[in-house]
Amino acid sequence: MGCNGEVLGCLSVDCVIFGYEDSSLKVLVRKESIPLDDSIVEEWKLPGNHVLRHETIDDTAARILKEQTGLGNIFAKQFFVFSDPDRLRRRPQDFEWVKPRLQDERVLTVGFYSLVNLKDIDNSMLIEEARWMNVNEVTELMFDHNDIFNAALLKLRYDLTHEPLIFELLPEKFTLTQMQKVYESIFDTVYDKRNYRRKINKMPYLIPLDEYQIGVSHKPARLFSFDKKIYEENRIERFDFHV
Amino acid sequence: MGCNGEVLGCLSVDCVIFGYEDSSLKVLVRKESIPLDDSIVEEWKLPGNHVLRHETIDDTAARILKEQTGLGNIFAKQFFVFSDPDRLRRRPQDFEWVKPRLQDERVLTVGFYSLVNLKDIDNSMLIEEARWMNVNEVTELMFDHNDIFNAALLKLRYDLTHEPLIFELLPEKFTLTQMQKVYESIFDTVYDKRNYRRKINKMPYLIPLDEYQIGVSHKPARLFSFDKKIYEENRIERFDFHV
DNA sequence: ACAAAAGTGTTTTGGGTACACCCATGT
DNA sequence: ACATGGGTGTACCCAAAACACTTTTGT
Repeated sequence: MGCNGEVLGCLSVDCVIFGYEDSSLKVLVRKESIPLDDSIVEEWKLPGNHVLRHETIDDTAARILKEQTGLGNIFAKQFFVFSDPDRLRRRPQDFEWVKPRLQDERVLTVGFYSLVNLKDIDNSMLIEEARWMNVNEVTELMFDHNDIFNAALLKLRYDLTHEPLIFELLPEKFTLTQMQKVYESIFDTVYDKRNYRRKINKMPYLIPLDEYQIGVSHKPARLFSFDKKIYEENRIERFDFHV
Repeated sequence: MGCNGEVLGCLSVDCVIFGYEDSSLKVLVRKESIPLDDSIVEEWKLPGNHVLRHETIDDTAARILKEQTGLGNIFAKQFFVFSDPDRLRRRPQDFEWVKPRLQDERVLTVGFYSLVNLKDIDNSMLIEEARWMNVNEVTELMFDHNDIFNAALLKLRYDLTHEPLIFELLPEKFTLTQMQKVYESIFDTVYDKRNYRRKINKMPYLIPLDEYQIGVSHKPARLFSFDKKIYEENRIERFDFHV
């Protein structure tokens, strides 16, 4: 316990785990039972944990992801440090609940966001208390977790427009329509199919495969894969902040 | 001392303070005298400090900036958490020097970068040990500070292409040529004057003033200012990660 | 008068956008 | 045969890029 224990008492990692399935983006939250007055209420929070003395924060995030989803090797990226000294005290009952679990009453947290394709994951590996909430229907969360979630969603949208993160939400092999639908649902918009395809067909790192969908009751679509190496080689930065 | 003191022993902020002047980008480093064997060597590091119990990390960064440059109200932005458990032990002599100053041997640090226009600042306010180093001539720094500096420079270039941070490096009122030269020196390139001006003249938040340079031995240039409010109102995000 | 930087227009090329029909498959 | 999504081309407009001369000031 204390500063020289195995756990760093003043630093945690909270994970905003985004999952995509059936044209909608979801976020993993978990339930806690909180005593309030004489009853017990169920509250939701983001999965998180303290940083251990001998690990990097990426290790911490990987540990949380493994615990919550059973999956290793998931994309995760730190995006912001939340350091409001009163972040655990937004509501008194939250702080009362968490206080006995803390080594230090001041805890800063590093926000990570993480991307998984829900078709890939076996939901039986999810822990009991976890639930996928639609990002448009996120309820009140404990502490400052609504701030963390909102910042993660903004950052995800920002990053998706500048980096090829979308492939973390798609299966290994995907159709162009599947890809288009991910953008459309996350940005809440629609794109013209022909223009969309013309644009992405210019991306040399999108590899058309000699494989097609099977078992669909319409013309089967060609499958594509993403070649990260080709992307890295062709990457350029451009001077263009917006008019 | 320890976990419940006024200082959070396991968390610090390090600042990469960029300064611009005379077409070159500089970074503020400070000197420490380190005993090595029987002599004393001078080593350079980034300015940094621990986070206090009752402040946000932005407060910490502002405190460091005030100490080092004498200036308040400087732009500063967190960009990454450096969490390698051995980050202070890259060289044994660095760790020996810093160890007596630490409350905890494990220190994670939040990297901030900061932007100042060197024409604005009174260098007499700089502390004795500080020096502006040209970003192309940064020498070996203590700990993982070269990693922090390199990450900051990459992030600065990235952010400059997507956000109007350039105005933090310019005086309140500036000419279009001054603005162009900041880009050219940071990105190490040149732009065509007419195309550059056509492009930025389309930015509604760049306000032409009825003021001109004085005392220059050539046609005096018109001065412009940046209107942040107009920028915020016109901001859009675009779907365009690169081909 | 000269030196120094300010300021300005045209042409060509490529990308963005709007828009409608035929194709391959399962039932 | 029909329902379902897959897949394709053209015309217009605007943005990017290449490129050279005149203007205004101080000395």
